[in-house]
Amino acid sequence: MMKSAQVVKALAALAQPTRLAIYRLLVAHGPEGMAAGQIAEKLKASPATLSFHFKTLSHAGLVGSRQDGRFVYYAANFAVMNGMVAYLTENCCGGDAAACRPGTKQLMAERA
Amino acid sequence: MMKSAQVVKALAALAQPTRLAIYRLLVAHGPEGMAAGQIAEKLKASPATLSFHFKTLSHAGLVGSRQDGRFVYYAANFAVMNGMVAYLTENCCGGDAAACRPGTKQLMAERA
DNA sequence: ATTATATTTTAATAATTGTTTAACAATGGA
DNA sequence: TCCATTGTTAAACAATTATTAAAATATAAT
Repeated sequence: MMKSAQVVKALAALAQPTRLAIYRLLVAHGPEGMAAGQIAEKLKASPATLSFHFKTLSHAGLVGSRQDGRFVYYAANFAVMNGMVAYLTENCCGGDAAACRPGTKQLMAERA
Repeated sequence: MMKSAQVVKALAALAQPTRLAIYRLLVAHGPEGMAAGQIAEKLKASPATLSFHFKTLSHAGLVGSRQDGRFVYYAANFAVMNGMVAYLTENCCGGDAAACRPGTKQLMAERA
C-alpha cells in the first residue's frame, strides 16, 4: 500500500492542467512514450515550462524517462497510478471499493 | 464524464495532507458524517484552519454539509470521487480501465 | 573543431496556498 | 435577555508554485 505522503504527492502532480494533459498524452502513447519536444509542440507549452512539470511528475513517480540520442522520451508509469487509485478506493470508500469504482459493482454482482 | 477542470479541482482538493485526512475520516463515518468540531478534535487542527479546508473540499464537490442545531455536519460525496476515479481510469489508461484498477482485471478475466 | 539541435537549469517574478489571530455570526440554554 | 458554544470570516504573513527569459549541458551533424 502506498503511503499517504506519496499519494498526496501524486495527487498534487496531477492537480495541474498542463501536467494532467502531459500524463494523458503519455498514457495514450504507451511504453515508448514521447520526446519532450513532441509534447511541447502538442501542448503548445515552452520547453522550460514542460521540463519543470516533467520533474514534478517524475518526482511523484508518475512518469519515467530515457535518453535516446539527443531526445528524452517520457513515458507513463502505470504502477503509481494503480497505487493511487487503489489507495483512494481502498481508504476512501469505507472498505467497499466497488462503491468507488463504477462498473466494478456490476462485475462483482455477475460473479456472485 | 467529468470535465478536466473539475477533475483538477478535485485532485487539488485531495492533494493536501489535512484535507486527505478529512476526506478519509468522513468516508469512514458514512452519510451522517461528522460535526466540524469532532473532526477538529480528531485531527488536532484549529477550527479556522479546518473551515478553510472544508470550503476547498465543498467547492470541489467532494463533501457536503448540513446544519443541525449549532453543529455543522460534513459528509463525503461519493459521486465526485467516483467521477474522478472514472476519469483517471478511463482517460489515463489508454481505454483499458482494467490496467488501472487492480483487482478488476481478474474479474474481467473470470467473466470472459 | 564548430555549429546546430534538444533539453535542462537558474534566477527573477507573479500568483496561489496554508496558517494564525482576532473579530464576527448563529444557535441553544440559563 | 444574557451568556456560552459552535463554527465561519477577514486580515496579515510565510511558504509554495508556475512562468518567463537567459545561460548552461549534452548529443549529433558538418
